[in-house]
This record gives sequence, structure tokens and C-alpha cells, in this order.
Amino acid sequence: MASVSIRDVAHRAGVSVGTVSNVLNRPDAVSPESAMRVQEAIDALGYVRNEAARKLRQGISATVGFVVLDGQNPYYNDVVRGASDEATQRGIAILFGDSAEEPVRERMYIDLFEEHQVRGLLVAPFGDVFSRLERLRERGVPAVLVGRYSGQNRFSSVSVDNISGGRMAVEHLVDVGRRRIAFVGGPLELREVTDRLAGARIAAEDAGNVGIEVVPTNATTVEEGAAAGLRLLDRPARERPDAIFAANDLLALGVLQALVEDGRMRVPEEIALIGFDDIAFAAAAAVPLTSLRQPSSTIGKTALRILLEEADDPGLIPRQTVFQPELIVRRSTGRPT
Amino acid sequence: MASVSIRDVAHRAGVSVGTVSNVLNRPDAVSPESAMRVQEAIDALGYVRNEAARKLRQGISATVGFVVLDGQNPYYNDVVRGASDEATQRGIAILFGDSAEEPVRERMYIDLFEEHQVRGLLVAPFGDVFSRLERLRERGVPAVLVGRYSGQNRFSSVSVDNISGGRMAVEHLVDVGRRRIAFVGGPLELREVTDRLAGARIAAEDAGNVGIEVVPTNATTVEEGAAAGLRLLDRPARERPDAIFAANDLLALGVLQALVEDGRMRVPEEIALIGFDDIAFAAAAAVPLTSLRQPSSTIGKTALRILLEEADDPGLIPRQTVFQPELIVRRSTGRPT
DNA sequence: TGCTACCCTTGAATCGATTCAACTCGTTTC
DNA sequence: GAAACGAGTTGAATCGATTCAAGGGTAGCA
Repeated sequence: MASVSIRDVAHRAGVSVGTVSNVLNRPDAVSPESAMRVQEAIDALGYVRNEAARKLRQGISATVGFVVLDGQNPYYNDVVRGASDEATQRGIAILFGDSAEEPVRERMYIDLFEEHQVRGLLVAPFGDVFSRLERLRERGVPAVLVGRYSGQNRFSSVSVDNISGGRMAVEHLVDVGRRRIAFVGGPLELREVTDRLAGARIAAEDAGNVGIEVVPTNATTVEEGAAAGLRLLDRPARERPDAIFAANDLLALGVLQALVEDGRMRVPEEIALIGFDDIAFAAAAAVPLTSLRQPSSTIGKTALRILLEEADDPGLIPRQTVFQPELIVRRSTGRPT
Repeated sequence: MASVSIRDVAHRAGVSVGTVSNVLNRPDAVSPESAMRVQEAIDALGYVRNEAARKLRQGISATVGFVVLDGQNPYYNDVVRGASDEATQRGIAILFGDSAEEPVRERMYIDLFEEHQVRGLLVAPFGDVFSRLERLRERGVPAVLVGRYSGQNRFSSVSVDNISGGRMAVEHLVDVGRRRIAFVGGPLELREVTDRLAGARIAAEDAGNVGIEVVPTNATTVEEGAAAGLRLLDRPARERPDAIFAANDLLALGVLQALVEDGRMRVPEEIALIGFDDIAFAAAAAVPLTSLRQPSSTIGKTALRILLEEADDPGLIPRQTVFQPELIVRRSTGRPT
């Protein structure tokens, strides 16, 4: 463990530690020649700054935590990529935690990240983490919610307009002549799921004579989607819907997989299918999937930016940033025969 | 910033800081009643340990860095999930970096993580990072390569047997009656790509009368796969292959998308298609994709375990852990008409 | 009673970067 | 020539958890 400290650098360069620190942090407060000598010493010794010491002294850190709801979902990977791009540009590292839709893990990560003195927290919340987040905020550690807004607007959030998205989805289905719509999604504790459903209901009401039926799932995964698809297929033919709005693309792909495998209900002829998120695989699906696109990496970038602003100025009032989703029409919602 | 330190806890519990530290780290060296009083104080004050201070003092940290080649690839997400599971169980946090197949970013993350005093580094390497990793190792920070083995076995690695996988892929294609095989993959600097190709060539030679042609790509993405697919379609019909082995599922899905869209070459009738990794979306593809499954989350878990062992005992000799891939047959490699 | 052994507890020293009051030295101003 | 000023530099103090030599107390034993 041949650890090189600022002291070693100072010694080799023949200056004091204060000067070395200045070279690192306030280069213009130092004479060019000192700067050069110090730089040489740094290179020669292979000095690397000790973040722990810096963090300890300064009280704030160059680390941000990101607790993701479901790391398997490509949507979140895009968001992470966006946040991570932005972070890296500012020399900030991201601590990563995948809560896998389990409240226990979610809380564990939040605690872990707190110990690590993160500057702030990006959270795609699943369980009720707000009391924990409140506590963190009292200590000067802000949080920004990603992909959903907080119930009481107690925290800033960056998300897409899920109600409007749900509405667009059903409006589109109605446009292509569908009336009996199944909403596949869950758990209903997920705010984005209920919002998309709420939007769907509004559109159904506006259209009149359109029914929305909820087919609940336990998670937003391909497997759950496939299971829901099978349940629909099990019904007598005339009780089946003529369109499915899945709460996200993972579910939609699962449904699609079940339908294609089974073969009795062809997409889009007998049944139309629309998803949400427009993940990369939606276009490559068995039947290319109509979906509502989210500006995912922009969401990540924006969330990180807001987080850092709040970290710098704790007085800021929480604000909700909402992007509009965009309808991407593909084959899965072609007109019925 | 109402920061609560171990000193405050000690004061409230009426004991010394040393005792508090012992409660936290060596509970059996402390009397039950002290432990209880300290615990109460901790709860009452909402004390959270300051990792920075601990790290500084101990010299080692409870953080591990993971530099991923391509965060968009579900395969790596599975690996990350595995590593992350294992890490969390041990109270270790993971710093996450997505190099997006860019050597500059890759190096940046390694440097950033070094500043953060990571205990070790998991790396899915793209560019040549070995000299940097060597330097880190000299400082007691080990690295374990994920998803590929190091050229000179200078580092431990956890991967799948890509040569054997490539072989299995082509053997399977030959089994279902294919002879003119296109290998879609690249860049050829990626060791796993060339290994899979090498395996393919071995199988072709063993079979005799089987040709392998390389269709290079610039990255292992859906888009590049689609582009490669279009290039194949552009050829006169008789110059087209009767099977495609894509270096990974992303490429395979891209190829599939192009073929299905175009419609001239049906999968699997006119052309068979096999991928690698067996990501979750392979099963949900336009034509369910035959693929070679990797035990991805096990790879992540194992890599982390080895990394920590090496961090504890720097004398360990690097070892290569290789898992066998498993052939998952689906519709995309049905028999030709 | 004296002695040893054992169990807990104590608190100063430590890790390394940053900060800042104090200082040096050369230059400018009146 | 004295005073004021500015630019650079210095090094001790600081952040908070851990460590460990030293010491206090109690029980056990002769």
C-alpha cells in the first residue's frame, strides 16, 4: 500500500502542503513555477487525491446515489446513462443501487448511501421512502424523484406526463377502431401505473362507449406480462378485449410473446397492443410495438442537474419537471380486419 | 447541516467515543448495558456513520467500482444485478460507470474510482486499460475482469467460455442443415467477439464443407445489427448466407428486425439466426431467438466475491473462472424448407 | 490481604486534504 | 522613507471514526 499523500508531493516539490492543495483547487492563487514544480511531483509520484479525506474535511462529497426501481428495465438504464453522463462531466461519481421493486432493498440502499455522505439522491421510488428522504433532507441531502412525481410535491421530480400518456394511448386505440380495452399493469401502488390508467379512463370517457378493464399484474416485467396475456387467452373468445394497453413495454412484450406463441389472437388483426416507454426492443419485437416514448436520458440528465442545484442551495422550493411523451406508432396497433 | 458525530452519541450515552466505536464494530467487546445505552443514543440522535472518516482512517473502503462496457445491454445489467446483490449483502456499495464502448470514458471512470479509494474494480474492459489497472494493483487495489479474460492472465477474470459457445452455435446451425454461415460481429478488438468467431471456425472446420464469412460491425448494438442485416439483403439472392451467427443478442435482434421488416428472407425458413447471451428479450423477439445463455448474475456475484478475496489478500494468484454457456433453442433456428 | 486475570472503558493519536490567519517579500504611493 | 498593498506561501487546526496503550474494577484464588 504505497500510498502517496499530499505531504509527499509537497516535500518533493519543496513547497508546503497548502500550496499543493492550492495547485489542485485554486490554480490561479499560485505562481506558475510553483504550479509546475508541484505538477511534476504529482506526475512523478503518481499522486491521486484521496476523496475520503477531502470529503471528511469539506463535509460534502462528489458522489451521488441513484436508487433504481428495476435495473432490468432498459428504460431505467437509459435514465441512468443520462444522469451518469451529466455527472461524469462534473467529476461526480454515481453510487448505484437496484431495488428490484423490493422496499427492503430500497431502504437499505438509501441508508448505505447516506453513510457514504452522498451529495444527494436520485430515486425511482417504489415503497414508501418519503420519511427517510425527509430525514436526509433535514441533514442537507436533497433527493430528486425520477420517473414519477411525489404525492405531496415535497420533493422535486422529473418525469413524463403519465396521465397525458395514458390518454394518448387510448385515444390512439380508439382512433384505430378499438372499444374494449384491457389495461395490463400493476402493482397499483406504483404511481406511474395508476396515472397511466387514469389517463386511459379519461380518454375512454371522452370517446364514450369505450370500456376499460384492468388486468392487474404483480410487477412490471416480461414474465408478468406473459402471464396476463395467458389469462386473457383463457377466456371465451367473445369476452376478450380488442385492444391492450400495457403499463410499460416490458409488460407489453410479455403479452405479445404469449399472444404470438398461442396464435389464436393475432396482433394487430384481432387485438391491438400498445406499450409505454419505447425501449429499444419495442421496435424489434415480434410485432413492432406501438409505444409512448419517454425522453429517458434527458430525464436522467435533468434530474441530476436539479439535484445538484438543490444540494448547493438547500432553500430551493421543490419543483416538478414534466416532459410530454410522444406516440410512436408501429404495427401492433394496425387497423382491425 | 445538523451532523451527528460519534462524539455526540458518546456524550449522550455518557460513555467515551472508543466505546461507541466498539459498539459499532466489535459488539462483543462491550458490556450489554453500555451497548444498550449507546444504541438508544444512536436512535435518538439519528446517528449515521460517516464513511469518509472511516475510510480515511482505515485506508480501505466499503466501495467497489464497476466499469461496464455497455450499459444499454441487458446482459450487463444482469451481471451488475448479481454483483450488486452480493455487494449489498456485505454492506458494500457499488460505484457505477458506463463506458459506452469509449476508451476515454473508461479511463476516466477508473481514475475517478481510484480517487474514491475503491476497494477494488470490476471491469468489462473495452480499450486497453491494463497499464492503469496494473498501477492500481500496485497500490493494493485489485481488479477483476468481467465477461472476458485478460490476454496475459495478469488479472483474475470471470467469463463464459466464448470459444466453446461459438462452437456450439455453429454446430447447432450445421445440425439444422445450414452451410453458408455469416458471422455478424465487431469491433474485432473485443476479445469475446473474436473468441466466439474462433469457436465458430473450429466447428465449421470440424463439420467440413461449411463456410464462415465475417460481416463486421462497429459496435454490438441493435442498430449495427440492423445495418448488417440490410447489407446482407442488398446482395443478390444466391450470395446470401443460409444462417447468421450474431456475436450477441443485441446484434441478432437488429438483424432480425431488418429481415422481418424487409420480408424477402424469412426466419428461419430461408435463413436461420442465432445470438449470444440469451437476454430476456431474445424470447420475446419477432421470431423467438435461439441463443447461448450465460449465467450472467452468477458471473457478477462470482466476480465480486473474487474481487473481495483479492482485496483482502493481495498475494493471491490471478485465476480465470470460466462458465459454460448453454444452448437455448427457439424458433429462429428451425429447419430450412 | 495480596496478587493475578479478565473484562471494559478511556482518550489521545492518527488518517490526508482543506482552510485560513499569519507572514514574507517586493512594489507602489504619498 | 514610511506606509500600504498585493501576491504567494506557510503550517497548524480541523473534519469524524478507529485504534490501542493504559488504566479501572471486579472476581477468583491462595
